[in-house]
Amino acid sequence: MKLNDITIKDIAERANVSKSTVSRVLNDLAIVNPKTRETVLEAVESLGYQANVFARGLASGRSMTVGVVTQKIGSPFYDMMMQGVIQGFTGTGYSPIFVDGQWEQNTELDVIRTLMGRKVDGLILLGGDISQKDLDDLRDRMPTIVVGKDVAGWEDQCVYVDNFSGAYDATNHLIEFGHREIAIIRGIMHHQDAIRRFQGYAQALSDASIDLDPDLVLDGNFSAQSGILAVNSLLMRGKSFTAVFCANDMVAYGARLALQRKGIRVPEDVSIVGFDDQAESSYVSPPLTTVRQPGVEMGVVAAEALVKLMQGGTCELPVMKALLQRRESVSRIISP
Amino acid sequence: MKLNDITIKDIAERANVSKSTVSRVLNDLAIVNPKTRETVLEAVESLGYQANVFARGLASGRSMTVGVVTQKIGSPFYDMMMQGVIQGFTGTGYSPIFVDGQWEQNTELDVIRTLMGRKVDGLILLGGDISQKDLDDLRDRMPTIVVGKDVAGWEDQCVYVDNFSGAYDATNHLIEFGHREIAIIRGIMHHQDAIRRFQGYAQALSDASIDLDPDLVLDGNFSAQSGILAVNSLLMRGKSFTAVFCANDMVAYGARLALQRKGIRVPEDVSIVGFDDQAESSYVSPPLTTVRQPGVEMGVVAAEALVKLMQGGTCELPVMKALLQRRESVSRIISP
DNA sequence: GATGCGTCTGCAACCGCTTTCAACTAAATG
DNA sequence: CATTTAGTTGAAAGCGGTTGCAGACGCATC
Repeated sequence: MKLNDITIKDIAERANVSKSTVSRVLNDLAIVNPKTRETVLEAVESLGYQANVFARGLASGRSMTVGVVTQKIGSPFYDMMMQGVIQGFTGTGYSPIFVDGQWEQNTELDVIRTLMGRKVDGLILLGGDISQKDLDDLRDRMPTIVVGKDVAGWEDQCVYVDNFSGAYDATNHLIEFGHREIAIIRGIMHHQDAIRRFQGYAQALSDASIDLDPDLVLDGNFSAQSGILAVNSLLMRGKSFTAVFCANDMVAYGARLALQRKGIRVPEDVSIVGFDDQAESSYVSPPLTTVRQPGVEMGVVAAEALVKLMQGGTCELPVMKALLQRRESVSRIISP
Repeated sequence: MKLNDITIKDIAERANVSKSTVSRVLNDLAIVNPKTRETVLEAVESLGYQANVFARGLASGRSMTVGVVTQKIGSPFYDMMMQGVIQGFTGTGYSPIFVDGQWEQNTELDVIRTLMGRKVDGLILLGGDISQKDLDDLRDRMPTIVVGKDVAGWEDQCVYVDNFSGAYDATNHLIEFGHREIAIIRGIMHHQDAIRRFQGYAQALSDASIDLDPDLVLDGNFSAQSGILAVNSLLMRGKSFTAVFCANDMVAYGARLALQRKGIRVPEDVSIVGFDDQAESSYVSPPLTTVRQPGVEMGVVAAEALVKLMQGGTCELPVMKALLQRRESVSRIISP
């Protein structure tokens, strides 16, 4: 570990060249005599030189940092994406700087402003609530990738999973196992994910000629607590159901607990499926059948795409597949 | 949302003063005529001026960013601390930039170097493995706070929880409930936390005049999988035990699952206690008795302390208490 | 009225790097 | 041998702030 009070000038002197030349070999954006180049590199090495980012940023206008707006550090799915983003940027020379939008539109705009103040070269938005207009404005201003939701007109700057088909598959799985009274605990309904998942659920029912029973549709907010509340209200209303499709895994945990508290067994009496496949879901009791979102990959893909974008290229982003993980929280209904 | 191609010069012209004056009111480090001040502020406001961090950084030497080294984004406990850190810095003018050490000493040194290259004004290390010597070096170079472990000689730059007494309390809780054959699944034993927790466990046993049975001491690595493995090996050896104290909650989940697979009920047949109290633990089955680490608070405290440190002050850091959360994974042993 | 002393402000020199532009060298061409 | 030409290089002008220093001004003091 070395401290760096060494500037480009020191290198220049040491290598007997001008600052310009040093800068050139460091950024190799012009032809430099291989021998000179060697000398400079040696000087850099032996002095342990590291360029001052401020000076570089000021002069070049590029900061080599990118802003990443997450919604809630500590939320399993967003954390996976963050991991992916970090992974995707390692070795590219860009450093991500993370800020938290706290699921709040104004906070989000604020932190983006801060980020722009820090002159980030690009932006990755993980989820988020800001309006299409603001989004469009943003895109005009700097390379931006949105992760975890699809935005109209942003086809090539968006990486998201196909929530619809994920939910469809999950619901269909329940149907195939003989379930017909399938409740759903939805997420926050102004979130796109929540809407798409609900649509997938509805479509699967409809395709199986099962009427969607509004009494089986509960609203939640992606928290375990909301899963508990939803199940309790379902139970209180005396509504009969054999399965619950949950907005995400946390909700599923809550739902399972609420059921157990009433002496209802999972999956013997009621089946449950979640969404996300967070790390714990393989180990809870019973191991949770859920839809796996490839969070880490999404992060990686987003980072790589942004790098391309920042370098003036374009990119084509795949729609990520959400895959059903069959575990043990769903059981077959024996038709009477 | 406004773009900022506006420089201090624009403000100066608009307000009919010199750049210096603008700079002065912006940093208020000299007396400026209230009226002039007002004019400048107005200009700033109406033009939506935001200082260029590079220019400022270059000129002043301060970057107003701090580096935060975490070990693994996505790991519940570290995430909590990150949240806390973000929270602690909001409104201070400093932005944290997060990097991931990946639980790897060399990676960790690398990322710290990167951070120093970015001229961070201070450093927060969440956990980490780097040697005391490197740590001491680091401290000489810049304000540093270590979170999640206690380092000799760093009493006032360390925020950590009392793992020993947390583990002691947890073990003691089991003992009070009549358990005498208490297994432990330890963490990675070159981690301080793991060591301290084991010591707490051992002490509690000893204070209750229970001999520590080496056969009941299993090694794990903080993962759910290692919990499964440990329990299986315990079972295979036919060792009798009525309780398991786990290195953390993930291990506890794994342990619970492994027991269930063998038809052993928790808590009726075997009691379990974890460590961390991650979000899911209240909702798993049975809700997990565990030791709560105040991760968020630790992050906040660390951030606040670092700010003080960077401003040339000193700080006194409290040892955080780890509190036992009694839930339902521990049952009383009816003495025969 | 000259002097002294705060108060407030502008000038200009950096901070360390990038980047244009011109210049210089040596080899290639006519 | 004069003239291109391509390959290299250095000087210098910024980039947008901060900050030491000197100067201008108003006012009390002598």
